[in-house]
Amino acid sequence: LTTRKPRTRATLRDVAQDAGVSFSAVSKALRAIPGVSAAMRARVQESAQRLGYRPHAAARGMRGQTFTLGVLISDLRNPFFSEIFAGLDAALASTPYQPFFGIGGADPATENAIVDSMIDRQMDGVILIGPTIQPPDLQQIAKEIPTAVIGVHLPKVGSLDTINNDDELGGRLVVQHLHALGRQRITYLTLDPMPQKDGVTVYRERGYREEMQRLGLDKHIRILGVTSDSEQIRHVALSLLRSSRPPDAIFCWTDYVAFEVIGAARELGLSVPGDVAVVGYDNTPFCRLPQNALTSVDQSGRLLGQQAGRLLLDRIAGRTTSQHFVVTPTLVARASTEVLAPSTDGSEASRRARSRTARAAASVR
Amino acid sequence: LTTRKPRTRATLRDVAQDAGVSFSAVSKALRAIPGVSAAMRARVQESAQRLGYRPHAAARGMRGQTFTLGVLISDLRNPFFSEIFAGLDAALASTPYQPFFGIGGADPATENAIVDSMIDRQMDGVILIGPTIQPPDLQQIAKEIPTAVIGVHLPKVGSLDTINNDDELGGRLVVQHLHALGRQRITYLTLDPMPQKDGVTVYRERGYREEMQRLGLDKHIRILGVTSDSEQIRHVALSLLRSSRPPDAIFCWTDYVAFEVIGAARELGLSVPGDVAVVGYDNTPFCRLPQNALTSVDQSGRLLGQQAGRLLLDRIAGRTTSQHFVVTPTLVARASTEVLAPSTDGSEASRRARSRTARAAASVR
DNA sequence: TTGTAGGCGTTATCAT
DNA sequence: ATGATAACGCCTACAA
Repeated sequence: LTTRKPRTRATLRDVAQDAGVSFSAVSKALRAIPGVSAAMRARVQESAQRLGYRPHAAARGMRGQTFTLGVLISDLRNPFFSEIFAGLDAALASTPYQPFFGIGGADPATENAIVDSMIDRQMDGVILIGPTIQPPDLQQIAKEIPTAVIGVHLPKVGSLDTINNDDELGGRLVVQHLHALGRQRITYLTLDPMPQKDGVTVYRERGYREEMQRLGLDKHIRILGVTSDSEQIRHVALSLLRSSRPPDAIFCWTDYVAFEVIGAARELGLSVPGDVAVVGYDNTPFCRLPQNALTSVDQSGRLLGQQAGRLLLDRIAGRTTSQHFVVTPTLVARASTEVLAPSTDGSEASRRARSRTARAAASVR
Repeated sequence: LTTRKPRTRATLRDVAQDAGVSFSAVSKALRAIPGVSAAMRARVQESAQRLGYRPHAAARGMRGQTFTLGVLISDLRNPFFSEIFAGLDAALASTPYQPFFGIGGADPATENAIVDSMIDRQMDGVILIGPTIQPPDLQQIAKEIPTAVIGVHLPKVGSLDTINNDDELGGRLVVQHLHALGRQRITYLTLDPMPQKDGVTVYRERGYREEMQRLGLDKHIRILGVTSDSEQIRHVALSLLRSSRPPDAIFCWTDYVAFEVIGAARELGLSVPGDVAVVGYDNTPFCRLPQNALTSVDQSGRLLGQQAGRLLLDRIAGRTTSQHFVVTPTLVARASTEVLAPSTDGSEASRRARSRTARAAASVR
């Protein structure tokens, strides 16, 4: 049980008086800056401790850093975010930086306003997760504040860092997996309207499209758009499944869309994967549940978050060249695409697809 | 398509120079404070606009408000939070206040540290959602910063505002519903270790316990603890369902626990609700999906969030007496407790339980 | 109605 | 190694 010590909002001057030294000495001592004796440091720290001194962030902000990072989340619905957070948290542990999260409405205007408010507050850097803000504006932001972007592919842009999984490969993996199981009429459900032309769904679509062509399934290529509204997704799924020539597999741009599709299939009395196979993306926790048993692409959100944190700190520390980090995704097969033998230990009836055990490896372009 | 205007970080002085007036006139003009001519205000605003002036938050923070609110989220897993956010967002729209979110590890030490970092940053107020921070520390926090707490029942505490649904009634509603359907061996799955003795799960448990007694089901009272780890939940659910005398209904403290229970039942080849009925809490979006069709208690997160925002703004504006807001929950019946006739319009096979149509009404104690 | 003088708590620079 | 001093940008008196 921790107990809060009643904090008195002591200032540097208070500590200085208590320790009997000048306040500028305190400033140096507390930041462990060279040019201060060990004895003084000890005395000062003792006083600071006892008085419950904490630096005044606004005052700091006037002179330099605030040790505050802003993280923009566009789509709160997507539980994938919590994995990214875990990685970010790990990257920031044992640093003085504190992340604060702004939640956007998945439209550029709102998101721009939130980023502005982060800049106004003199945050030291921002991480944008799946923003709908367009590349020109992203570059503009990067001019004003160190910026890392997750979920937009901008390998050519030099002013900011990007962190992504290889979405094109992800799309390919899904088609390969389904094709190996004998599926042909594979439909892709993408996000529409698209947040950006360099966004992840576009790359997934490209991987899907090219792999379909490579496997000679050109004529089965079919792409439908869904929003993030669950009723709308359900309606699209229902009409797709009820159409005269329904697909035998549906690849969904993210897991929660796939859950809706499974729901729609069930509503129509169709069997998954008997009548239709379903694949998601992100491998979020609910994929594991037997009622979903959703085959999904794991893009190691934890690693994405961690790298975003690291790259941002690097950049704040002075790096000016840009880095573009790409993680290799893995397909996790579950019963929504093939019926698997129950595993012996009684745990989850799923396993990593053998043929693609490539661990989430990283490459820096 | 919005385009960012290249911001030059102009200061009050820059605007003053540009407009040919003193900088204090600018300060007043921009904040629409009486004592400034309309002509000047117009001139100043024009200049400010053109120069892309934005107030420097740190400098403001040194003198007074930062117009920043801190929101502490303890359990990121719970999608219920996104509803709360929607309400908060509504309450804050058209105010100059910007919320920033800190994410805690569901332990008091981390959460205290995050709140400290909010105080350090001179935020104007904090909203704590389901904190594990204990009441004494909560009161300590409230002494330092205007505070609103969601998800902890502290009707006696005068220094902060609380916003809750009536969890005890929620527990009762569930037992009544199940009893009316002929269930008797109703087990409650609570969160363990408990975040606090005044936390929501404790109140739900009390409602459960008292209603069970009232209905003469004393001997069927059974309470088990689960953590927030999905594997652990699954194991508890499996062993409960496999026990010699399994329950005929399981009431889960929150929806995602219920989803695990449904998964466990399915894993064992049991029918829901045939062999066991399942009820959740929060009525999160995935309850609706046919593969879950989860009966759940709706506590109107949107309203909770909106009230939290309003009460906090009130308090920042000067109110010193405390308010404790309680929302009446509603039970939403779905197929996890009773088999419902498919609705005619083809939409969700569920409906509000007729007998308890009490809309989410509010009362201030 | 407008302008001027402090001061908020830091950090950085410059003397000692 | 230590201490004094000048910013940083804004807001609130108070003076013109």
